Parts: sequence; C-alpha cells; structure tokens
Amino acid sequence: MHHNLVDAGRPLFLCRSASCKAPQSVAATASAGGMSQPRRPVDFAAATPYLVHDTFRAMSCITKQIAHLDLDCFFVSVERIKDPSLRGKPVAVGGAPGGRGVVASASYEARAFGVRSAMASSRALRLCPQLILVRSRHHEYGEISERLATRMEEIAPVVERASIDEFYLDFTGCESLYQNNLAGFMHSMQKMVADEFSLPCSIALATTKTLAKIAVGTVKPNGVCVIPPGNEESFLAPLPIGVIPGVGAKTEALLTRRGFRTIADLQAQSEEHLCALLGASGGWLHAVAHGRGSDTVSVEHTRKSISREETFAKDLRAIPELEGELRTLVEDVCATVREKGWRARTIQLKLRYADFTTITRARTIDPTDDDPVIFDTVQSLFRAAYDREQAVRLLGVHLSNFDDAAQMELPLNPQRQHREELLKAVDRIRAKFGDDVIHVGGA
DNA sequence: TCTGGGGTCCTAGGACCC
DNA sequence: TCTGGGGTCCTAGGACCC
Repeated sequence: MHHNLVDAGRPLFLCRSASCKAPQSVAATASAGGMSQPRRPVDFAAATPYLVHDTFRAMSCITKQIAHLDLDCFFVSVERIKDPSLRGKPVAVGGAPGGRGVVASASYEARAFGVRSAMASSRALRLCPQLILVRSRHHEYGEISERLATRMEEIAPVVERASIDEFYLDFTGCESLYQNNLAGFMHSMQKMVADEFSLPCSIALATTKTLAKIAVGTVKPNGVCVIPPGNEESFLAPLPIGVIPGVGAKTEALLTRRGFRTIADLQAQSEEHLCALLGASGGWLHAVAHGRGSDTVSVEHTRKSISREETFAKDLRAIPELEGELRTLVEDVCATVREKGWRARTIQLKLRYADFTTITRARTIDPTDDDPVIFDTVQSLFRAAYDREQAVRLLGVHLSNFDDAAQMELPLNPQRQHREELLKAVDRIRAKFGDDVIHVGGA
C-alpha cells in the first residue's frame, strides 16, 4: 500500500500498492458485449505446456491482463448465508452497538442511509434506526475467504490474496486457455462465486493492479468491468482523485487545496510538478494517473508483524488491571508467533489515553517467543511510559522483526527444548480451556 | 460523530560504524 | 577549530487499507 503522502501538510513519500475505496463516479466501462462462456473448466495440470508457452509470450509482449475480484460487502454477505432473512435489509456487521464498536461492513441498503465502514455503531444506528447490527465473526469470514482462494487457484493461473475479500488474478498470456475471451470468463467467474459460495462479487480486468482496483469500484456491487488495453487514460480521466488507492483523506485534501479534482487534472500536470507537490510520491501518482503502475501479481506473502490490541469497554487507570490486560495480550500474540514457529526481535507497546492521544514504545531484544520475556519487556515499557494522570482507553502489543526460528535455529539445548515443549503444551491447554486457566512462569 | 482491530509502508532523526 | 560522508539499525509517529 502507499501511504504517507502527506504528513502535517508536508509532501512525503508514496510507495507502490493496490487497494482503494469505492469511487463515487462511474465512468463508461468498455464491457465486452456478447461474450461466450468457456466451454470447459481449465485444468491447470493439463495446461502446463500451454502455460510455459504463454509465459514466454507474456514476457515478450508487455501487455498484462490482471483481474481484480472484490467480494461485495463480504461480511454482510456471509451473515446472509446463515440468516437469509437479512437479505434486502439494511445490515451492518460490527462491534457492540452499546459499547465502542464500529461498523466493519455495511449492506448497500444500509449505505443508502449513509452508513459506512469504520463509522461508530452508535452513529450508524442514529443514521438508520432500523439497521440490523450483527456481531462480527471474523474467523468464519477468514475460512470462507480461504476456501474461495483455493477454488480460484484451480481456475486461474496466478492468484494473489490481497485481503480477506480481495484477490488479484494474472491471466497474462493465457488468453488461449479461455477461448480468447477473458471478458466472458470474468462473467463465468462471477457466476461461479455466486453459485458455489452464495457470495456476490465484482470483477474488473485491466492492464495493472491499480487500474483493475479502481475499475472494480466503479461497477460495485455485482458488476463486471473490462478496460481494453489503450483505454486506460480515458477511463481514468473523469474519476475523482480520491478513488486512487493510496490517496486517502489527507492527500485528497491537500490536492483539493491545489485545485485538483479529477484524475484528468493530474494527467494535465508534469511529473515534475507533482513531485514538487508530493515529493517522490508525485512520480508514482503521475504514473497511476496515466494508467501505469504495479502489474506484478505475487502468490506468496509473509507477514511482517503480529499484534493484538484491545479497546476497553470503559477507560482504565488501575495499574494491576492494566498489566493484567497486557499479560493477556502478550499470551495471545505469543501463541500466534509460536504457531508460526517464529521469534520476534522488536516488541512494541501501544497506549491510547482517554483523549485518544496514542503513543508507542518499542524495544529490540534477542529473538524470542517466550511469554515471560516478552511480558517483562512490555511491562517495563509500560511502566516507563504510562502517565498516571490519564485513564487508558486501549492497550496493544505488537511484535515484529522476526527471525524465522526454523531457519536460524542451531540445535536446541535440552533446556531450551524443554521450555519449547512447555510453552506448546500451555498453548494447547489455553486453546482447550480458555486463556485464564494457566500462565507461564519465569524461565 | 466520537472514533475497532488487523495489517503495510514510509519518514525523520539519532546512534553508531567505517 | 570547526566539523565528512555513507550505510545500517533503531525508535516514534503517521497515512492508509480492509
């Protein structure tokens, strides 16, 4: 993702990425008409010789064919499978309405009332009193997303899981496997997702990831959009700059102040001018406005950080209580790290006060996955940082800078081995009986 | 309006090293 | 007496995404 275009009004860097919010304006999309469905499903094992052939072709001809598949209000759609009575109604999945929850996903019926994701649930209910709020079941959504990705890997050559509800598929050079009718195949794929998973989705096909993502936003929900090569600039021109993934509220405000409204306004500027405004990120923005950008769909992805945080139902001040919360967060996050077989080097505490000011404090130590070691570090960071005048709204523990334990491991000494087994056993007990039944003591 | 939780990436500035 | 230059690592903060 590219972020940080703007910091305190100053232009900063922008990196590469692809993800974006839904655009408001819908450009004429060159959807291929009269498309026929492929006659048979593609068997990729059998197709390998073609793939090799097509890969060479793809390398020599530059034009990519990248699809972006985006599940429409995914969490709500999953809840509607479980409870069909939610169909056609304003529904939001999210946190407790009485507490401090926010909306994670809103149905299009709810969006008509102005309900948006990340909005406080209480505000959503004021905007739409008949709104049905459903508690989020993230685990379930993750499993369905996983199954869908696996299914897509059977019918598309290269699949990147961009998020729980977004996927990129690279069809470059494989047109012949789809009867030279990729546009038609987009519709087949959409139908497959509807038939086999009961999930609505939107799909766009374009020459870069960023463009496909922008395009899909113009046809949601339940749309298909194909941008034929060569039509990138004219497609983008009328869209507002805010649809570009990486241009968030701050950057949009900065650009608006400078008189930019549509992507056409960006296209009219030289790269130098945009760089003068935004620093090096201006170059990236210039490329995206002209329909260029990241076109590498990559299959594998390694996590760079693992974190847990919790906003309390009521602000807390008592130190034993706060440290108890920290202990739970540490145990949680450590279990995940051990599951992966990793060890973290950088341990970060996050502290948000009642007035929403947020600080982070980090320390880098020898690689570890050991609860007490990490807890001691977090506790000392907390004791040094906590301003006792203020009540605490949120605490978080964030681990990063991983050493792959399997990779770096020298043979374990017996003590270390014993410790590993102890920690794993504790994880199993916690998983079975709950987090509070057992804690690990010092090494 | 009153702001979740999980991430990614980027910047600046300082420490430290050669 | 006035102050190099490049590189890397670490920390804090922030923009942005779903």
